[in-house]
Amino acid sequence: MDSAPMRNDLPRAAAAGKREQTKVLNRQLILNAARQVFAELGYGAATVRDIIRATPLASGTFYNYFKSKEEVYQAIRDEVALAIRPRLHDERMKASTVEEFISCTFRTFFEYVADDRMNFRTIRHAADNTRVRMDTPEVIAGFEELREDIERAISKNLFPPVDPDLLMAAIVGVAFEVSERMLKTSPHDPKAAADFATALFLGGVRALPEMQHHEESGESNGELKSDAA
Amino acid sequence: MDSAPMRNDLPRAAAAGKREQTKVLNRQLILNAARQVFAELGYGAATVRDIIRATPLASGTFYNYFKSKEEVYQAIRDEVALAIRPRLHDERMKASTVEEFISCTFRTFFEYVADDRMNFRTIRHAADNTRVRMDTPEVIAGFEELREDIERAISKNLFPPVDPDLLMAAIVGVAFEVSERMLKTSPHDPKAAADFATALFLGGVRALPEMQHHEESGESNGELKSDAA
Amino acid sequence: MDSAPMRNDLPRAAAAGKREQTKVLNRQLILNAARQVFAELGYGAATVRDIIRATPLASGTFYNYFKSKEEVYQAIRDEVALAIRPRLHDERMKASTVEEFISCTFRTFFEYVADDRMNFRTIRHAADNTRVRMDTPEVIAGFEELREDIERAISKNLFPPVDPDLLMAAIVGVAFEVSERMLKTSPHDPKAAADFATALFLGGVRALPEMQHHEESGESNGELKSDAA
Amino acid sequence: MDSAPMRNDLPRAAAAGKREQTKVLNRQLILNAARQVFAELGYGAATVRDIIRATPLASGTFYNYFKSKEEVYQAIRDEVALAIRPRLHDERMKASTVEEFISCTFRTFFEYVADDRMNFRTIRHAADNTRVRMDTPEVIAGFEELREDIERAISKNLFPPVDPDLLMAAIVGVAFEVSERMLKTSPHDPKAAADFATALFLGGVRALPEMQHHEESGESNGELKSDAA
DNA sequence: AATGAATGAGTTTTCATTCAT
DNA sequence: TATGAATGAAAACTCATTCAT
Repeated sequence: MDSAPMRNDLPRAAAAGKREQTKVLNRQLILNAARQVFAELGYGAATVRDIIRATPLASGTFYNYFKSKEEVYQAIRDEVALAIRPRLHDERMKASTVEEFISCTFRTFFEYVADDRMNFRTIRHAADNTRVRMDTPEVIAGFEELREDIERAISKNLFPPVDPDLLMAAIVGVAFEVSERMLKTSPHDPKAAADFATALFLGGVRALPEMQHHEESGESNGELKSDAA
Repeated sequence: MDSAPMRNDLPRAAAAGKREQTKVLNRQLILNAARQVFAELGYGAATVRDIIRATPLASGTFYNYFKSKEEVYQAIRDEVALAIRPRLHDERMKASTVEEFISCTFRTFFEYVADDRMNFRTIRHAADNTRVRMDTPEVIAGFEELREDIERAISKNLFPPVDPDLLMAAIVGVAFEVSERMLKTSPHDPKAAADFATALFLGGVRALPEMQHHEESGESNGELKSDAA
Repeated sequence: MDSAPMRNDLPRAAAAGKREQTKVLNRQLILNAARQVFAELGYGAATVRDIIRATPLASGTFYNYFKSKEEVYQAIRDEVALAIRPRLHDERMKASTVEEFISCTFRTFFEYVADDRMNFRTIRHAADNTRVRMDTPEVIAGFEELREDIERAISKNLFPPVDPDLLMAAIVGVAFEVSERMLKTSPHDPKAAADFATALFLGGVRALPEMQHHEESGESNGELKSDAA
Repeated sequence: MDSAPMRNDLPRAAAAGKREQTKVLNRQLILNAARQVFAELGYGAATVRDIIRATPLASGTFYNYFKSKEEVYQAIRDEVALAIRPRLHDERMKASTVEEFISCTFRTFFEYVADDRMNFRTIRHAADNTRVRMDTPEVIAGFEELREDIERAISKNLFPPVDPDLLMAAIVGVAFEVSERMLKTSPHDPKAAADFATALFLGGVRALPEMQHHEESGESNGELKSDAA
């Protein structure tokens, strides 16, 4: 009140005003809560109430930020895709051999997943352990980008003229499925995962690295909560 | 119950009591409706009401057959798993080389999927094109079985001593992801899919078969409904 | 902040303190917005939010001027009644014949309505074309005043000893209903309306003026908005 | 229960089954509650909750019968309009003089209103005594019908060639406004009201019947509630 | 068994009002 | 004094489940 009307247009610079800050904070509070809740209950079963409850905010506040569960979800997936897709694409464009193409794809992906587990964690139904993977439009766009990169690589004779669609599918399938295994080991070992997947794609099962001992982490549904908190 | 699913368009052969017949019929009506609804809305978002609505039956009737959405879901799962898991396991037990192990796994899987698309079709949210894959407990049990089979194969020196968990994950990832691509081509070509996946796992990308031209079928979300009906 | 919303089109005339001016302006902004909103949604369905939205002001600002929807409404009412009631009363007090009493009542009323359409415009629900007429306490007080004037006229033998309540009702009914017809013709013709109503009250249907051609104006619900803006 | 499965398709006849009966009853419970609530709070301010509360039914039950407040309201107004419009039209078609046309219109209308007060009772805001009249599409259709009947009467030389729109407006205005006065007297006297209005329209104020003594009923807002109950 | 309306707890959403900036 | 985000009470609506027929 004593700070007067405050002409905040100019001197603002990096200050951002407390209001601004709170808004950003609250938005993140909601997004994080939503990530947790989706992971715990699955997207379909999650309710806006569940998200609000996982937040210190009031119910009405949710609607100041998002119109619906769908909209929160959009926001989450956009964050993820925007972060990882350019990285993957750049790496692949630099590849001059099959080895590089394959290895950088897997390495970059697994490292991202290991860093940002929350966003990739496969959703599981607490009740029945049903596993749900949602590939949002942005993620699917990432698949398309991979396919295009494969086509480009084929035209540069980096790859033999294989079906780019099937190869993309195989890479995606392995990436997601192996990611999940990786997230179950402790500590997460993106390098081992990448080496495994890369070796498989370059030489088949007979070229795979010999068994690495890994411990099953004790992670269970119960722990998801604390993870995300 | 012993009179089986019974396509009831045909003359009632062995004449199970009409009562009996209706019971079986209604059960199947509900299960089919549930499959559709789960596919369209996802398991979490689907409601018992949705399932009933997709049925000519009254709401109360649902509860004569199943206690809840969960129970219908269990029933669906069991049908699928009971059908495919033993086949996969048997085939793999007969394998005496890596080649056989890998190829029979993919071939059997893709053939089943091509036959029984409804149950494997990846769920898509009509609204936002979100892709959802649900791995039910039974399906996950199938994954475990695969891992055990891999371990057995390793101990028989069929495989080198790789990480069975990661190999299982890779096989599963490729199987599901490639299945989906396969379901988009018309006619479905399980052999091509199996050949691709098998070659990849045996020799890596450089061993992959050369490009097969395939046509995108016109399949879209819109058709899911009629598919399943 | 002190540079204000300020309708700065015209030179600021008499230079009331800028502060002062803004206050009056904002008050009018709110009142006008409220008139619109009440007209569009009806009083009961209108919300303070609706009013604020129809304003360039912030929600909190509303409460600097009015405590509630009720209070704005009172203010609107008062404006209207303060404008028209004294005029009607004065005219009628000057009447020395039935003819004068009736004709001045209708003429004054229709002229006011034609001038200040916004406040008399019958409310219509855009959605369902429902017509809503609100007679506010002030308006009803105007009715009472009319009845008293009728009683006074009867006691002065201007009128035969009719039921003043029923006569008042008839005058009011015709005044409002014919007003509305008048507002639908373009240009508004308060004289024709007054002549019609006066003739009816003085001689019945057989004394009515012969048909006047009138054009339906293109006015529709859609235009209410722009009218009031 | 002892009546067994009861093949109710045939022997049903006039029986209608208890279920049927309950449905009709509940529908009426809701409609009556809605009439009360609209009368007490005004249409806009009334909520579905208010209607449900005025009913012995559960909240969900409301939605088995009507989708929204709007829909209940539609049902109410349809009931009214369907009841009164044909009667008015028939009477007017039989009229062979101005006198008959006017008198039957008013008489029929006032009698109906006196009989079915609930549906015509002008809505008042408990809080601020605001009067609200809603002319629904059906009611407006009744206005149009009157205008057409007037046009027909003019072409039959029953009426002089007056503006049918204005005459309709005047009749409607007087009918509604006088109705309301009538409802305030006790006992309701539709004949007096009709005589008054008819005399006014046939001969103007100088032809009006001499004052009838009438008592103001003690009706106040507070009593509306019990009235409608 | 089948039916389908009733139930009421739970979810979604809106809104008046407050209050820190 | 203006702003507009936060609040939480209340309204709107949905749904699994029961139960009379």
